Amino acid sequence: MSSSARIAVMSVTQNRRERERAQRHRLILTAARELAEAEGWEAVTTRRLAERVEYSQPVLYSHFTGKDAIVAALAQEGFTELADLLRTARTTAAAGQEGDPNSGLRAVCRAYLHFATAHPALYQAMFVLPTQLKFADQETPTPLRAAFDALVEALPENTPDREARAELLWAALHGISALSATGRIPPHGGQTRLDLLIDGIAPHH
Amino acid sequence: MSSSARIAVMSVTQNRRERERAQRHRLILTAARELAEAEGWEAVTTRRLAERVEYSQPVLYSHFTGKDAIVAALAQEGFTELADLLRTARTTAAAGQEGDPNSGLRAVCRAYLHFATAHPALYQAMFVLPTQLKFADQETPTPLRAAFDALVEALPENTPDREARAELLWAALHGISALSATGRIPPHGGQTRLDLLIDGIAPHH
DNA sequence: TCTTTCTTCTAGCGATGCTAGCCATAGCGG
DNA sequence: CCGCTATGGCTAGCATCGCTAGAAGAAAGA
Repeated sequence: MSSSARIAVMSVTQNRRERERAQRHRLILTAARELAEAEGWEAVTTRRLAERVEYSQPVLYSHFTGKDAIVAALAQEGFTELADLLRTARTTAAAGQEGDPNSGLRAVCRAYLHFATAHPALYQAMFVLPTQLKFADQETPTPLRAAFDALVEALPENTPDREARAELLWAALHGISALSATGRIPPHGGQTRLDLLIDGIAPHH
Repeated sequence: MSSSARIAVMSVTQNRRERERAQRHRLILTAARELAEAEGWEAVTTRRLAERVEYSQPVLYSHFTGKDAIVAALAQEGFTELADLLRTARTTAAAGQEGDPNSGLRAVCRAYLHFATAHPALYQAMFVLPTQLKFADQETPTPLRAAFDALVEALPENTPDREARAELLWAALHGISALSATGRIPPHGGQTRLDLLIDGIAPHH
């Protein structure tokens, strides 16, 4: 009976261990993110990461199946952050100036571009690093779906081809982010590009 | 005197050697490209590449300063290929149906997207792999400049903000290519997206 | 034929992601 | 309070990576 009780209630020390484990889990993730953001992903090696969290390498593998899993987890978090940012950008913009019918769309675009330039390493983990996260249709991770939905809702509700337009919008935003992150597009003129994008994507012809 | 003659005319065997060297140069590049296209860039290691060209690894370093230089050279070639493709797409489309004012633009977009999906590894080398090619302003490699110009010329000559529009067009095309290459955008509906893009980017409001 | 020069290869270095197996410590039953 | 067990962490090592030094080879000239 005592054994079944142990299983049922989970001893208090076990409880504490689990909590510590969760803390270490977070520690690894934030360390990886900081390191990547500070010196780029090529500087994030398992050894340096282990040194940074003050444990040996194998403990990383008791939390994640491998390095890929770490960046995948970080990418997931990035998607939820982005989704939140886009949502609040839209709602706060909607509260503000009522005159511009595209103010929400513009705010969302700006928020997206700002996110990409403010956290380049995280953005890279989300969009360019090799990952085996399943996207598109079928079992899309919900955070990604949420981010996309935030983009869809930036377009007026009765927009024709609303989903396709949102996909195109996403593609354009990602293209701008990716090309300017690698210096393939001039940094100046971003405002003009954004105006053109909003003007082209908003449904009014 | 004979020594100066040697320097001046370059002995015939020296000439032959140089030719063979050039052949091997090409051999390395095409082998790398084939390997990357067949199994992805992570499969392109210096050892496998050396084995494939039937030489030892160090000969690679007598042709290129390192692995990065090989993918950079390939990327350069990719840009000239892409520029050619876009140019011919525009001119042949201009010869055809005169009714559609956007036929040239549409042909160029289609050519771009086709290039990206037909040679994913090459496209990756050009746009996503870490490279220290200098882009944007100041000493842009001419092939890249040529490709961008082809995109600019796909827009009518009197287009307002023609350059900025071309940059946005490029960003959108790249975004579509990148997101669909990693399965982040559904493969179906590409036609709708393309129509929306052309409609949005062409100057008519 | 001998020598010199240029080319190519073998072998190895440091660093990577990842793992097997030992060791210590913490928690349990008596 | 003590000894056993079992869990968690670490040391050490593997295979592979990009890259290079120095030996070995071949080809050219004397």
